[in-house]
Amino acid sequence: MPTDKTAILKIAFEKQAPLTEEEWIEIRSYLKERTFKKGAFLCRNGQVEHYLSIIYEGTCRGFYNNKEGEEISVGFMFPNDFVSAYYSFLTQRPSLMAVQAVTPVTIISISHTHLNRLCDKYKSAERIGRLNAERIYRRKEEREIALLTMSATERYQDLVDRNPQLLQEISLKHIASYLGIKPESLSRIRKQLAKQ
Amino acid sequence: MPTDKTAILKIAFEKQAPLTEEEWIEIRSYLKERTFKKGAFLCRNGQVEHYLSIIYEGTCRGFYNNKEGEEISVGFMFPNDFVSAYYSFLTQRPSLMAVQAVTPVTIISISHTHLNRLCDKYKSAERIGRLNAERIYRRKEEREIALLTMSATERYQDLVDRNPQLLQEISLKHIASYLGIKPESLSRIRKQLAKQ
DNA sequence: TAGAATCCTTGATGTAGGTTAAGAAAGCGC
DNA sequence: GCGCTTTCTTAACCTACATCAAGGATTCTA
Repeated sequence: MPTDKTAILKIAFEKQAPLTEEEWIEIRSYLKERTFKKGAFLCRNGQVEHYLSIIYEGTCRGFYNNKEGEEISVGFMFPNDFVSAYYSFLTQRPSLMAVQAVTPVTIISISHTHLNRLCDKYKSAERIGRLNAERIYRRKEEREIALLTMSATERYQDLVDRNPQLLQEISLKHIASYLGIKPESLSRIRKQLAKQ
Repeated sequence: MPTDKTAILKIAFEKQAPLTEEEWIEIRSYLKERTFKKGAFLCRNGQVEHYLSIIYEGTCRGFYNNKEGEEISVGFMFPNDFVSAYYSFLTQRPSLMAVQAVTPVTIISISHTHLNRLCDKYKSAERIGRLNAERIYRRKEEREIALLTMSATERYQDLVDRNPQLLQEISLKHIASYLGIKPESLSRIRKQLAKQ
């Protein structure tokens, strides 16, 4: 095997619980490398998300459509981040969220069926699943606080500070919707910040 | 035993994974009934949350303090709901969130130590923990969408529709902070809605 | 590389919700 | 029950962000 891309998943999993050699061999047998062109959908609105994946290379964006049909971004995912229409993955019901490749993307995926099989068989898989759910819950809670207590300007600065690669890869339009404002407003905010 | 209040926890857990008699007996041995007077704190800002609890009777409120020292409510919990400063409970670091009894409250609690012991011992406990984390994650995601796409008026109506008991028990001041607006604004919104 | 589409910016104006202030109503302690 | 505090409401004014409109910069795509 030339380069073993699955290693990033092993590393990510083992941050949460150690894996035996046996477990890892079984997990690895389920993993699938998938690639997407820029603009392609990992999961569309209305589809059931079958995979939990980790990004080997590229950038993804998750978004919802509001009643007016506008896209509301809710997250940007970079290499070594997990990516999935997680709500749909958990419930196995059609997804309200879409996930799109912002650049050409390579991911390592495991299917819901295989992951459930692992959870039934190994306690460590169950634990990884629990810790992972807890981790993304905490992130959502931080986001809730940010939306309730920070101004759009503060949220923008915070987002850029945490994700240096963001401005290179994500359009301002998508960043604006993530911040909960319109592109025109983000433009004005950036102008204000540049002055100082 | 007069009335077995722990039954509500068994019911809540078994919604997520069946428990053997052996498991339930061990779980029950760890459970603790706790009562709080109106206004008392289940967990204060700065304390580590040691318990995951279920409400037997009464109503609780979770809130943060923003930089200005104002209380920002992030959730209201009623009988049969789980209650915890969950982020702190998961991380065992000091909590940024406080949890307060809005009425006199009786809860059934299990400590972090005991719950971890159960998770080490029983796969079903690990599974309940995973499904529980996934459940509260989904709720936060719904809230994120509401904050990003709905007006304060819509969020208010939605909140009241989902929680009929809310207006009887929670002050408008706290509801306003949950909606992300000031009490004066909520007052205006309610006046508008009453007209129609 | 031209043409089309999309994205970004800027300006004028509109609006939801914030701020300040003050009085009315409700809850609470003695 | 009678003050005292907190909550709720209303009104006048203010601000952050939205909307609408248009021009310029990028980027697709043929």
